[in-house]
Amino acid sequence: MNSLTILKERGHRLTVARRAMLDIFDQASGPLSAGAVIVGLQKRKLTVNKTTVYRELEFLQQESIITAVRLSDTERMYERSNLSHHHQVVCTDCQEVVDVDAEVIESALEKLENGIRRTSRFAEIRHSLEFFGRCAQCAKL
Amino acid sequence: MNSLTILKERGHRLTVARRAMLDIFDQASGPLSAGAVIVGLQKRKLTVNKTTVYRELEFLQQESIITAVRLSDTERMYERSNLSHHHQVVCTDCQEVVDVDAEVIESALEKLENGIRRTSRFAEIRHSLEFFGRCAQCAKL
DNA sequence: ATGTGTGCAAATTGTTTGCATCACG
DNA sequence: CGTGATGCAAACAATTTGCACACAT
Repeated sequence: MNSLTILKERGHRLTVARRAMLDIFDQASGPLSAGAVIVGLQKRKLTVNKTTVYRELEFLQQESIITAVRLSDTERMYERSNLSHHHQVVCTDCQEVVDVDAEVIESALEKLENGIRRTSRFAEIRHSLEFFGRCAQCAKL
Repeated sequence: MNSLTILKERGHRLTVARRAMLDIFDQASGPLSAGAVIVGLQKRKLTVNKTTVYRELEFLQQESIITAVRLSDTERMYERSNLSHHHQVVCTDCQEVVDVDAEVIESALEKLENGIRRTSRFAEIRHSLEFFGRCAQCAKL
């Protein structure tokens, strides 16, 4: 069941901006910042105020449609949350993002989280793991 | 050899603000934001402009004295980089930070980085791993 | 003395808020 | 028609920049 239907069932309106943003996230090859979403909207000849974009990002996040990822130091980025939990490498020069197959360590991380839960008494533990480096292109320069 | 001496040998000046900031990072129990550093300076009766603090943070980072850690969505945080590579849990409610003994997965991460280097041709790969949850205190509320 | 480091004010960037208006269902 | 969604302007917070001046070496 697609997120459009989900949102409708939850009693939310399917506005032009909302549909477009969902579509933009579906088409995106990687995480998007608020700015990137606005550019995407402009490409579709849609004039959507940045306030609306920020509010919609917040909304979609609360509805668990998108998830925030900590890739940039200066702006927040979001991606569709359906995709199974994964990790990425970010080029520190050109910001290119490539997915990493980190399944091997997922189980190790899970065990670690259980350990933390026991020893530190923290609850609802999640993790954030990203890799940074220089892509082949930028490493040449 | 302490960082003061290192900086001197590299031909940098040891100003009051610089000494104080190094000391503040040494005394700190965890990562500090620019704001936290300013507060620390005020406690020492030192009036240091925020511009200077930001420039000094940038400088110390370039000199590899401190390292940026991605713990907050809204501000950058830094900690001394000498401490061997480690990870932490951040309480999503009160921001409390606790270190995590993640040595068990360090080797797994290293192997993964090598894999990324081979397959994606990224170079100089580093990683950032943090855990988020609710501390015992906040979980009660 | 001289060039690195500093202060101040103002600009920038990313994000949030108040309030009036609009339009989806 | 009524409430959730939107636009606009303005506020905010963190960080950055230009330029004149100061101080460590």
